[in-house]
Amino acid sequence: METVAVLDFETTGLSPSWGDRATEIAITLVRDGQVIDRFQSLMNAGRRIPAEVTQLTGITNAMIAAAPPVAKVMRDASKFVGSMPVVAHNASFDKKFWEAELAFLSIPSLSVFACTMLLSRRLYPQSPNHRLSTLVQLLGLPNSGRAHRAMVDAEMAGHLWCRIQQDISTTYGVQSVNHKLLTRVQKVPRVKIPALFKFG
DNA sequence: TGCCAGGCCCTCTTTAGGGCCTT
Repeated sequence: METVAVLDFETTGLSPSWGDRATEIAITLVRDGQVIDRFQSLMNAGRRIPAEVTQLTGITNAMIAAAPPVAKVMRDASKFVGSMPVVAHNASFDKKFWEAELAFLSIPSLSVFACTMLLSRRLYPQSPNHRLSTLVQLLGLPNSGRAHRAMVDAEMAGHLWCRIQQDISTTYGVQSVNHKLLTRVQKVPRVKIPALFKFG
């Protein structure tokens, strides 16, 4: 069974192209439905956090001022992830910050990202929306702690990832639902998913 | 200080527009 790295960033805003930077990162390594290791750190990238973002995340400028420098945290995070496949909720968001922060350090990112939001839109169309917290509640997944902190969100995304694997396996009778397969599932229209399993 | 993205997906679509989702 493969190990995946479930990643979540808290940031100063929505886009590195506006100058936004990461403020916190959490990574869980998930294997066989279990968390086997964790990495979490606040980080100081020298960018002020807007008040509305602090209201959302609870991460303050004082917390960031006391945090280790972004370069050290991201180097450690990059080593922690290594060449493992990565999972995130709305992965396009975390992927662009992952790549932007590593680019500051001249570290190339070769990580392949799977997205629990794209998968959930296909698997759980009955959900009123596809926010991480809504899906966790809808599916009765474990939920401990305050949403919009990196480790809580990474753990919720990890539970969702495992549930998606289970549901695909049960629905389509597939033994090994791995990261590579799910990156294919997330790209095809919902109605074409059965054909993907029927014809490989 | 406040401003700002972008890919996906649906539909009253495809020569487009707008909501969702992430902080």
